[in-house]
Amino acid sequence: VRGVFNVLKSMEGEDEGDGLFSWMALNDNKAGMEGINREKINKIILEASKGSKFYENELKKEQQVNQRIEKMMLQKAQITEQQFRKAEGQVEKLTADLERGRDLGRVVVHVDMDAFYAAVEMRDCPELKDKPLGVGSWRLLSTSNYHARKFGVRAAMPTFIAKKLCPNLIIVPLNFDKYRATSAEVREIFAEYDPNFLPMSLDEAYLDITDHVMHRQSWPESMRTYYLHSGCSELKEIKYDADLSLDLFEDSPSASPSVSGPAGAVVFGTCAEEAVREMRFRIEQKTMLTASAGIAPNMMLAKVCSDKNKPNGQYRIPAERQAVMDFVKNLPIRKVPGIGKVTEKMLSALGIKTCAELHQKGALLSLLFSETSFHHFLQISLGLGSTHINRDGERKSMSTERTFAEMSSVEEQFRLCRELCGDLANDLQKEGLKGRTVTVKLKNVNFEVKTRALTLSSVVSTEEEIFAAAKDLLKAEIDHMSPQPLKLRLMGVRVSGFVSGDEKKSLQKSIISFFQSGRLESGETSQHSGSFFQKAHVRRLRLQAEQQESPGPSDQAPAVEHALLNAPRKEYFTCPVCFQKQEGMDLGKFNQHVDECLTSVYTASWEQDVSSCPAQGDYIRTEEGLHHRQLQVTNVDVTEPKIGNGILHTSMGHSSIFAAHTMPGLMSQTSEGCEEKTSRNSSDLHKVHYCDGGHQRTSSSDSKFGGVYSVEPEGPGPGCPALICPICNVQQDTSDLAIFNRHVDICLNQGVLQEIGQEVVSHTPGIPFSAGVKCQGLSRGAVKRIPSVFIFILLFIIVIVYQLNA
DNA sequence: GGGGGAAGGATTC
DNA sequence: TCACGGAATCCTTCCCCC
Repeated sequence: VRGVFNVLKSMEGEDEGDGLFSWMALNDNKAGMEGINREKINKIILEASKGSKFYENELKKEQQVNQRIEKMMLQKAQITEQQFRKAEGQVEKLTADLERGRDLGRVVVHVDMDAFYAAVEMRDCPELKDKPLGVGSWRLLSTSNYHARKFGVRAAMPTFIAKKLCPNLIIVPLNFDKYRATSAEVREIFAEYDPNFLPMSLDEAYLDITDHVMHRQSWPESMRTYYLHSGCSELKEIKYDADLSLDLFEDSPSASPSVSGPAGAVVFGTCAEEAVREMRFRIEQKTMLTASAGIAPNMMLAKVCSDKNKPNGQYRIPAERQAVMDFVKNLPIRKVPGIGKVTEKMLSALGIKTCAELHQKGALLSLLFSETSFHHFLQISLGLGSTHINRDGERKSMSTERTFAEMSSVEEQFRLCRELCGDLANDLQKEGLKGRTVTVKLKNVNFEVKTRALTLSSVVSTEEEIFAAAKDLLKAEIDHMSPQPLKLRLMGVRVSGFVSGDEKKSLQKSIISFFQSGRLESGETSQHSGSFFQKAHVRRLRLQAEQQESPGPSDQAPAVEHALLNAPRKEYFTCPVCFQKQEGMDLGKFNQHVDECLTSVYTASWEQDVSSCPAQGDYIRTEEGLHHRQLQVTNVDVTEPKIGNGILHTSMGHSSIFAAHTMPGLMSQTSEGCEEKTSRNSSDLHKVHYCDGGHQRTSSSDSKFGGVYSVEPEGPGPGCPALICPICNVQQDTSDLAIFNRHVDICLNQGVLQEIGQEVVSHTPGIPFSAGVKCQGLSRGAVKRIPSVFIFILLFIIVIVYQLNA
């Protein structure tokens, strides 16, 4: 081993203690690993690892980081005095800005269960209590208990290395059902202190107990009194202390309350620390497991604090600037969440090991790192973090991946790929997600990871859809390696680029906004929507100018913009329900019209054949196609959002409503009635016909976009099959796909209208929506079951349409 | 040349 | 035992379009 070190040392020119030794070394940044024999442990780890593919890859990764550091040092050497002075000024200014925004008013708590999986196993099998324990598989450990940690055994360690470190280690397989059940019990308690707590995993959560502590001040003692374990009579008379915690952790501090009442009654105080102590006490009473907690003015600090007195302890940073700065001063950067071994190593190369040093070298960091990274570092150095626990963060991707023994067979690889797509499709469908980007992740037997992504023109969520993209990506990699086989040890599939909640709700909100328009402030309108609308409009004008026969658009566009931006207004609205142009109406009247339209469509159409609905007109096909219909409120020849006070404002918040104005190739409407637009890439296009009050309207649409059941160059010819609406299930008396399309759209929109109706009714009791709405031939329940049947029918129609085209 | 999006890799827990 | 995960997000780079 020493020989290996020496070779590496000479190769890398680094001091002992750095280089691969530290790169591969045990990460002892974990509670329960203090005072262990690092040197001995690291030798064992290195000896067990060396020569393996994993080790080779780690070596490669470390060299890459070293190269990054070298590059950074070169950059550093080139910094001039002047640049540095300027950076110092900027850092000073930014620091002052950040200081001004410092919020010490929240009481944020981070609670972390101690060695959770291992603790659950020890609780359920007390004979394990005094033995070193690893929970996981024979390949990799998920976690270990504190006995095992003394041997250097820790989470994410390969089991064979753990066994070398601790030959007596007992391995217990994971049992997620048990952990989930226990976690649910703990979360019930969390919810009593903060109903909106943010779970990070089964064993970890952030809580904002500001309100709880405030209310707690006036609580009588009886509301702050809890009793020792009622289910265990033998514990009743035992003085509350480590006795209760089953000695899971030796020498651990306990959650001992400040006051012990008679007969096992425990009274807690009113301050934040007492509240958290009480919470931990209750967790322990309920689950027989201990938790540690950190209390601080923000999430970053709370997280660091929860580790401070682990296990079974808590730590609080008072809500004072000086207390925060004192705490942060000597805090090793590696303790900060978000700083891992790469960042640690890079900062270490600059002589930064603590948060105080992070601040001292702020100017340097601003010159060497990206703005994002630098801002992050500066915030850490000032002890700043998020004071708002964001519970509404939307998921950005979903993936599944699997590691396996070497796989070289192409057939097997495609089979696995499909399997993963199936698993992922199930997961996506559980959350009702659809995404546009499919990514395949491949790790070869040398541990080299590659990802290949494909962004589609429409959203996907089913196994077939995902696999269609994933198999192409996989095939490309197989072909790339050919004639060598692609030797894999891991494959994963990810879907991202979800249709955002905003987009999903845009239609709903935009229509609701009609009902609520009076509540919106005009100030809000101009603030949010003005620039967007103007840009969208200007862009549309540019497109129009480009298509006119007049001289080059680049020359003309500014003039056209100017002329049109300053043209007298001629306003009208297109009703999003009946699609009729409404001229000469003020907002009040227009809203009234929409109300009436909605009411009539809503009450009539669900009880009658939807094909008889009078709604006619335009609609925008979106990439989401059938899944996200969008109604259009068209504002023509108006250059500012002023007319939209109330109505347009809300729509502006959801730009997709105006997608047609901004997306070349999609239809836009003018006051003249109809126009034809062509895409830049006309080869991809099919014309889609629309009818508007008897005028034929032609627009271009990317065939891959939402035209699922309408893609046809010139409409169906004679002899085409009867068209049955997949929503209302009624045969349509037309062979014109455009008319058929419109019918289906109306049917689809009614589902949305139904929801909106309900929402609006709840806000606006006076609006007479029908309570018993239903689609002809389908019960309300059946309407909700439509999607799976619907997809099959649509696929069937697509096949027919394409065959007709062919 | 800049903005924005896509792709791929890096990083973290 | 026979040999280093899975999931998600962030960051950087590249490329296209205006």
